[in-house]
Amino acid sequence: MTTGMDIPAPRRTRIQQEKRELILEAALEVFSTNGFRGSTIDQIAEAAGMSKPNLLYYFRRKEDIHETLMQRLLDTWLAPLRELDDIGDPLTELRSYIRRKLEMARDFPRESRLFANEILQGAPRIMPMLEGELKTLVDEKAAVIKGWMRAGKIARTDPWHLIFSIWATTQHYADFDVQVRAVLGPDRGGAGRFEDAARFLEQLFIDGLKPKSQS
Amino acid sequence: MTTGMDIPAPRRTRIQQEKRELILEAALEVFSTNGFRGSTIDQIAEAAGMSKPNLLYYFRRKEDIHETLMQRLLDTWLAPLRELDDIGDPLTELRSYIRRKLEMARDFPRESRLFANEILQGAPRIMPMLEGELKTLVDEKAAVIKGWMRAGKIARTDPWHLIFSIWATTQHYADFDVQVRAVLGPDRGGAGRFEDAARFLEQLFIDGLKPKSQS
DNA sequence: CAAATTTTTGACCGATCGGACAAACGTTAG
DNA sequence: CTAACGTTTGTCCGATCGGTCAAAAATTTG
Repeated sequence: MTTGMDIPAPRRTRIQQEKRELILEAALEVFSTNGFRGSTIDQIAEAAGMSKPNLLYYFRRKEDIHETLMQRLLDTWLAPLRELDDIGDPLTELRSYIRRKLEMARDFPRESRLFANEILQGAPRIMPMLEGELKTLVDEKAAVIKGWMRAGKIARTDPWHLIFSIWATTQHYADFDVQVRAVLGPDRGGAGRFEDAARFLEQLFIDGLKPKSQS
Repeated sequence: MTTGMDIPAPRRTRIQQEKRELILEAALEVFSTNGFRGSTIDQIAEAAGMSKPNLLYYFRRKEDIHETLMQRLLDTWLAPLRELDDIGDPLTELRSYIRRKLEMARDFPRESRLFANEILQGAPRIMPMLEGELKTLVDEKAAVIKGWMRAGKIARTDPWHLIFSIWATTQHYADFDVQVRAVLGPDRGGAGRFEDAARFLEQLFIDGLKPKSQS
């Protein structure tokens, strides 16, 4: 596999920027609902309102679109975890991290599903990033959380699995959205379901993490 | 879309039973890692060790295989939730439900990913089941949980989102397995990761659900 | 044994896949 | 104007897709 970029480093005209953005937007829609193998260039081209050869003028190969989409995604996707730092109250830090992750599931469900699709299929295209950048970041934050536990600020538990559980519960509302809405029904599954989820998750995590001496 | 079954009701020979089972086993492997659209009949046939026309002799269409797989899955998949009943201690009931779901994620990860793939792609083939059978079951169990809350046996919270969070956290270890193992690394990500997860989830949920008077 | 039936396969079909290519089109600079 | 350059598209390619079909092979039945 080559690096496979197209119109080199300096994106020439403003038209190219706009068209590339248009394609990436369309590709996000298609890839996130069909996966990489299940998506076709024709689908993306049609969603972007252009012919297939025209699309291939901006992105030489199908993989290049997916790769560009992934690189952008990962930066913004891990931003909330990066913001988790040692200053401030631990419980407040965790609570706002959960809230930010849930807001991302609400506001960027397609990005969440794109990521979920990639992981589900064995992460063939981002495995090095998982073992490298992601693991490093999580280990670093796990150490921070462990410090909070040693200081008695939060209950002692496994920091890695704590992070997993936050990811799982929040992303669930993006990845399994159709199931959530189907089960909640038209009334409870409306726009307010994210507020309900936020309230529930706060109670679940905070009460579970609060040191026993404080409760 | 027709009902599209093949060799009618009475499965004749034992060979047919065996071959159908062989195909379903192979299809589970392929569908769960590539999704429906991303999987091909050739892939399934090769995984089952037979030619494509031979496979199509037992299942007329690609969709028939997927449909059969789904019907089987859903029965066993919801079994743990069905077992959640009003007899016994509420906290113990919930704890064993979480444990059973986590065991299913450990022992049947392909089934979990098959289901996740279907939901991720908008559940086009099982939407009626979600709005019907699944919603009915969840509403029923939510009522049971609500009863426990009224009786002061567990903390008051949203029963539907509680069920969602159990699904999300347990299935995460099947659906996002490659990410979990990549982040935990070769040491912590070994065979013991499910025991670690079980310990963590028990602490998270039980301590969070325990009535404050008891803690 | 032979006849009937079930199982398996090679060859093939039209549709669609990712992608290539040259020609046409639009725009801008001189 | 014309030449140069960036953009768009119709057409085509080999590979693969889901699925068909007739015939061969294996098995069961009498």
